[in-house]
Amino acid sequence: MKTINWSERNADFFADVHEVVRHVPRGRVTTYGAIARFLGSPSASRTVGWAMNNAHGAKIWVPAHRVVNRNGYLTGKAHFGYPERMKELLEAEDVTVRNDRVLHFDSLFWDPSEALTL
DNA sequence: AATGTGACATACC
DNA sequence: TGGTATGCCACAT
Repeated sequence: MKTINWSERNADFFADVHEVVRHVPRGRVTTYGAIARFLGSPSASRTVGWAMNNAHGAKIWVPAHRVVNRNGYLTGKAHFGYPERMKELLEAEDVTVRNDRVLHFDSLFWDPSEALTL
C-alpha cells in the first residue's frame, strides 16, 4: 500500500471530492461511499454524486468516470454527454464494462483510505 | 429563510 | 428480500 500525501486540503466539500477523484489511478475505480468515508462524512455519499455532477465545470479535470456505486454499477452514465461515454472512457483504460457494471470490480476497486492521507 | 432535489449508502422494519 | 426512511451537502428556487 502506497501512501500519497496531497499538499493541501481544500475548504469546500466539492473541491475535496474532486481532489480525491484526481488521485484515482488510471484503470481503477472507486465509489461514492468510499470517498465520503475518507473525507470524514460516512453518509455523504449522495453529496459526492452531486460533486461529480458539478465536476464538469471544475478547473482541473476530474476523471469522474472512475467513480461508480458500491456494486460497481455505472449509475452516473447519464451525465457524460451520451449514455455510452462513461463506458467508453473506462474501456479506454482497460476496464471492462458489461451490462452497466464493471467486471472484476472487487479487484479494481481503489480505496482512498488505503492510499491517501488527509 | 425555507424547501426540494440529487451520479449514494445504510438501517430498519 | 424488498420497500421506505434518513443522513449528508451544495445549490436553485
